[in-house]
Amino acid sequence: MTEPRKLPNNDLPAYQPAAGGIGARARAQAAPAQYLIGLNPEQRDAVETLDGPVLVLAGAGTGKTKVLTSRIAHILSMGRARPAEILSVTFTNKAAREMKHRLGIMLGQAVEGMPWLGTFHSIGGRILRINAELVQLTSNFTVLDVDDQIRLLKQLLAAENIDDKRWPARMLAGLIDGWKNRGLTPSQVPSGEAAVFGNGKGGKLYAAYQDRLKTLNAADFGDLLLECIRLFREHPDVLRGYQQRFKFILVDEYQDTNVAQYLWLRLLSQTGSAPSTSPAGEVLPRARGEGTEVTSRTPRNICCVGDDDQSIYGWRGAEVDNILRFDHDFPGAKVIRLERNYRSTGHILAAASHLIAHNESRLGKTLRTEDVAGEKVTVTGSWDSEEEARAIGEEIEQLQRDGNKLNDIAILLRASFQMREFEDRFVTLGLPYRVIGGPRFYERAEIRDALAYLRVINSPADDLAFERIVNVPKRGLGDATVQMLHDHARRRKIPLSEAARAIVDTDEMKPKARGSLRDLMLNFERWRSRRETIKHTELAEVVLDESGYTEMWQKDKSADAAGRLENLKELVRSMEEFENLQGFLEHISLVMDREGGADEDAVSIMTLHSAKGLEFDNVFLPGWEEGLFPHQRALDDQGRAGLEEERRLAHVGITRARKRAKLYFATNRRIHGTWNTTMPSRFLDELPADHVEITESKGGSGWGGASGYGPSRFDNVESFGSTYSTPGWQRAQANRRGGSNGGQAGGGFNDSQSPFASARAKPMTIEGELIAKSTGTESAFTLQDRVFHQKFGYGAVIKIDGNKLTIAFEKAGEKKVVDSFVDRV
DNA sequence: GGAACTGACGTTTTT
DNA sequence: CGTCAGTTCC
Repeated sequence: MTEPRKLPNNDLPAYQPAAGGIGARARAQAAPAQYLIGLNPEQRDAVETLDGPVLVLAGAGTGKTKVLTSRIAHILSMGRARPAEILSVTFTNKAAREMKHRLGIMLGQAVEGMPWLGTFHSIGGRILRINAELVQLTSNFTVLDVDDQIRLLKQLLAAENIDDKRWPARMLAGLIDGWKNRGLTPSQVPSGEAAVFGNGKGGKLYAAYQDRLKTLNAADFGDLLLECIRLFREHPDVLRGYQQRFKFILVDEYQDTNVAQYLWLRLLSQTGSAPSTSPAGEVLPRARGEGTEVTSRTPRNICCVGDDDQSIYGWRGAEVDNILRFDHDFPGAKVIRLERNYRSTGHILAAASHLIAHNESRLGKTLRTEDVAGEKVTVTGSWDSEEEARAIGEEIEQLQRDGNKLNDIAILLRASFQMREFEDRFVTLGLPYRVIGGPRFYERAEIRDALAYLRVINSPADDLAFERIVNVPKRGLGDATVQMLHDHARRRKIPLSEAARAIVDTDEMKPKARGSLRDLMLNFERWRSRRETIKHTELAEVVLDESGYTEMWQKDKSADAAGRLENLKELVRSMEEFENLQGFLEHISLVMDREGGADEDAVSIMTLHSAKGLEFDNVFLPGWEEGLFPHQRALDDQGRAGLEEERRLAHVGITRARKRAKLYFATNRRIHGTWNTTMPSRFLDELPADHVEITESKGGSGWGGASGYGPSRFDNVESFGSTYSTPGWQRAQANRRGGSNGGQAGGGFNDSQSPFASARAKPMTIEGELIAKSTGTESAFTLQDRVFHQKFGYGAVIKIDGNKLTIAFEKAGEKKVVDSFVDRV
């Protein structure tokens, strides 16, 4: 590690920006620009050190975002780069928005010209769209959400005859996600790991999944980075273009980057010749691999900002190591520590610091504040979670009476199931609240249905979308029909909608189903053609109307139907801000989170994870119990590392508070509907007594008098190892058993022979080409061939029109069928 | 082909 | 306790 800058450990030699900043101005060599005024020396150093790699270790509340935005302002005003030459990545959409907002204030209007400010995923997606053809996609590719992903995997499992019960699709999804987070393509997954799923078929399924994605012209979240990396590695010229474009790279929340993100950044931040990828077969160096090849090249002007004490996404593949190892990856890196906290009062900061000091693997920072000591952190015990909610409700009402805004109050939870209790309570109290990060707007069924229609219009190869709406609203196209489409589509290797178009012209289906399928396909054609002539919002309305989708909900008498119609309107409204359908669809899956009723004064309820980066005057932290916080599963799966991450999460929670941090634990909590007795969290024991006040629950009617439970309880919790028998929370660990796998069971899908899977036939690229292929291919039949059909029996081919055959059947008479449904005999 | 019922199973955090 | 998948019945 680079030697930390020597700083007096006590208070700063007060850099006083106040008093008009005149003094500061005089001290600087040149008149400092507006954006430099008000920065402390370390912050200013971080802003002004433009050349070479910089790591800013920014503790909670030390002005991280301020540094990032000021740095961008500085780069621009020094004329070192144009807005489009700065790559600035954040972790969440919220953070990206915040930066745009603050930049806007700092610079005036000019922010719109920062095209490369966004999340890892949105920028990765953007790069992929530009270069889609190089990774076997087209620029209108679909980004699949988790739901689509699972459905697709289920289909693959079924095709391999793998029991979905024993090997759940979501488990495979988790594995694949993990591999992608680590930057591993199917051929790079260690065979031992690939074998743990489905009796050794895990790797094969991953490869098949990637193949299917290409056919569907789709990418999942992981692909937005992984495919980008592949693009860079396979096309050095493209990479070089981006390397030259991005004169400056800024990274927010660097402690939460995973291996894929790290590789992505590393590729972009190198100068010099093409990356030293050895040709085919090379395995990406693992993040902590020895002798990384970076050292030989000059790193660019990259500035990463992060806080190892706030790394809370390890479960999702984040590597704290990335930040711990920064100066090894980027030789000559300058490390700047921001340790002055501008957010919290003394007691709060002391409590948080003391707690996090229990972690062993950290770089170590000492946060200081010049703020008043303020109120002590409180710890309150309750009998059960209901009383906990009651107590918090009352305290909030009290705060409100004292003149606090509800907007300045937040409840931060470990797990989202804790929300219900508070919602229930607040509803009865009539206390306005707002749930942040709950179920997303676009995850609602009606929204996804509507989107599916638009997706099919935009990308006809999107089978998942097609399947979703082919019978919504009900139009008599049930499982049998879908199965038939699938059969045909697979045999011809064409999308479902294409198969549908072909089958409609034949006698394969019953007249009724055939009619409605034909109508549907005609509708799609019409919508697609109108796309050029009418506005995309109007198109959406037309589609919802003509498809009968709106009508379906209008007829629905259930209570939430009205809300769903409202949501659909909202969806159309939200399309306004996008230029066209394509632009809208690109963003919907990545950016759209519901910002419910923004301006109202309301208490915020959210998980600790989604609270990162936010701050509130008053923060309530319920549920500090063993098993919940720290979460049992983090302990079971990750051991000490898991515990430390939980502790960081606790640290994040406390440091969200400006004036008041209030912790709670309940002795009894309902988990699945059954009550469990719990022990207070060990984290409570780790708080410094001097800064904490232990109170009793004032939670209403007669509870918590001169009690036996509550405060004294958590004083003598034995720490590590002695947790009780740990009931519940049992792990579903299915992969223990599994007999001999009888060799490679050959399946319908192609396994990739070459390590770099693209040796197989390139999938069709654009719609036109695709259609041409399916209809232009010579039929495998010739006139007079004797054939057999499942439904119509034996017959002879009497006419051939592409893949459509007219056959004289012995029993059924003359019929039109698609060739894939008959076998030559 | 579709609706309604039943049983089983699993529930941390998110781009 | 909730969703989901599978079954049964129309």
